[in-house]
Amino acid sequence: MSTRTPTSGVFDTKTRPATGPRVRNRVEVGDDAPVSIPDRSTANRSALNAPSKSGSLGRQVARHLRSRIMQGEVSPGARLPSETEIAVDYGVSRVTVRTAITLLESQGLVDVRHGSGTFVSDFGTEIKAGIQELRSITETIREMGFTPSMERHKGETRAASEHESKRLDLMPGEQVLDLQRAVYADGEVVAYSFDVIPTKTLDAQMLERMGQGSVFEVFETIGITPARAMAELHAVSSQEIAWGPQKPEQGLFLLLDQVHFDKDGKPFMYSKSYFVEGRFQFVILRTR
Amino acid sequence: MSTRTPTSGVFDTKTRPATGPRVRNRVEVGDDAPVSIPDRSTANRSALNAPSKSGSLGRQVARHLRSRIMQGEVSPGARLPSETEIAVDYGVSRVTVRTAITLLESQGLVDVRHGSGTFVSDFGTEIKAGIQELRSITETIREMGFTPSMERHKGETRAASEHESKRLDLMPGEQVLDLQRAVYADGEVVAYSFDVIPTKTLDAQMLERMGQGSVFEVFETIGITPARAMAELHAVSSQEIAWGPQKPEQGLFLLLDQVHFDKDGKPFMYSKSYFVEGRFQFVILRTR
DNA sequence: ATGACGTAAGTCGTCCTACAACTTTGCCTA
DNA sequence: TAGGCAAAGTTGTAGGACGACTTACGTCAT
Repeated sequence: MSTRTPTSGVFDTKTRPATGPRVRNRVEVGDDAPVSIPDRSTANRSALNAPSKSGSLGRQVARHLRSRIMQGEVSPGARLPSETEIAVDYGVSRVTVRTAITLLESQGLVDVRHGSGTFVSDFGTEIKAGIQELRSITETIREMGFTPSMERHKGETRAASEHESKRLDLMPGEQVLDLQRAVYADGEVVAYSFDVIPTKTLDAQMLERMGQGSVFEVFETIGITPARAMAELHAVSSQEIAWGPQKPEQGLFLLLDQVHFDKDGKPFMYSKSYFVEGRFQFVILRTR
Repeated sequence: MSTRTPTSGVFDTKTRPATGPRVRNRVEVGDDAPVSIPDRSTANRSALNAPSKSGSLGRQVARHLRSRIMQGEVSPGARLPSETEIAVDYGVSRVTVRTAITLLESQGLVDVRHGSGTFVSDFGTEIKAGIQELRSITETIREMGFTPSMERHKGETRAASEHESKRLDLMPGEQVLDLQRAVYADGEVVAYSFDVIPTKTLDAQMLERMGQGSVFEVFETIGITPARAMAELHAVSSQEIAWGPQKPEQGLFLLLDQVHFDKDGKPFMYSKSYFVEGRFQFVILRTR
């Protein structure tokens, strides 16, 4: 109950009750009086010109709202401005705002109540590391507040195995880059990553850069945008996976076995990520 | 490529190209001719009167479309009818259809392409057992084509532990039903389920029924509808979990540790489900 | 004073209409 | 034959309107 405070952050500029009518019998002076608010009616519209300019307008608005919520502009349980207000704020139609909010709702981030308003889900902000969102491991680590780093253990080109060819839709014997790396968060190993990438469309320079930073970033530069990943989850106990001085003793891992697809539905990477049990928290929000 | 056949099933009654203009110079006889199709313009509208009558209209349409897709009325890669056609078909506005389709898209089930149409995702139908959907284990097993069954190993009421009270938002020392069961698919054990349920709002008869079939079904009868679940994933290796003659030798499990909430955000069950590694496939569709 | 009730305002849900942006087909032209 | 162009179909966005639901608040009888 006490967490249901409706006001919070930049969203609620008017400090009024969560819902219900504005006070009518009161003189039009007070909260709603013109207090010379810096013209915020265009503030967020212009913010959309940021790098988030891809996809439909509805998606852009969704992304922007999402980041604002994640940054804590509205606390969990608090109400968002009405759809009409948001629409005016962003300079878009209410239809667009509704598609944006529908998206956020399907992600479990907000909670829409007919007649009452849209509220930030109580655990909406907790699921930053949710699996169902397609992000690179390093990116996720960074968002969790740690400093990611990687150590390349192996990086060579070889012929794809039968299993890999099937997953990546390759011709038999095609060349792939076999990348084996350890992933660290604040210097502590959290995962062992095994990536298999077809070399067909890549030059030597790309291959080199793959080994250093985020593989996803390199793909972005050549116009390949990850759109979907089909993943399987497994529990694995083995001593054959890890290496190095921080090799975990019990050899227990959570395996994320996945194929990545671009927006055209073409697979461009097959990866097995072994997360050291206990070092990386996987949270899933399940909805109906 | 060959799977991109645009026609399929009941959806495409007209057998026309995936998009583009109707043939204009051809005589109005042939595919589009009146072949006395049983008035299907109202068929699906009436279908919405089924038990799926909860939630907004958009959600109802989404549910119905979803089940049609799952049942294979449209093959993966095939195009759905246009939003206008669906709207007429169901007797709703195009706006409602759009919210429905937005939902399906966010679930990764369909793929909307501006100017071209809405297509069934290539793996949309594969993820029946996706984690992010909130379903009981038995229900999921049934949908996968197996026959589920359960064997109760333990079912007693006791005081909640500190950990459980915190998760379930209980007063210290409150009574809970401790349910330990083995879950079978076609007679083979696939999981060991540990459920903890506050007994405050339940009578003895309910408690008894909990032990038999699906716990969720019992909850439904008393008006508690599961709306969300917050889950953690872990890999576990232990000999202390399983029991019975089918106890798996290596003791390797995928643990789904979750708290279930009803639509008001109140927790009503805390459960740990240990899935025997290799017996139950978890598939996740990750999207941006 | 107090409780029940009605009312009004705010909010989301749905509908309608119209047009813009995009994609594909198929025809026309060079 | 190759290329481009136009048309039709499809999804995306806009604006206005009204229905359904929720909530605060004032009113009225007790």
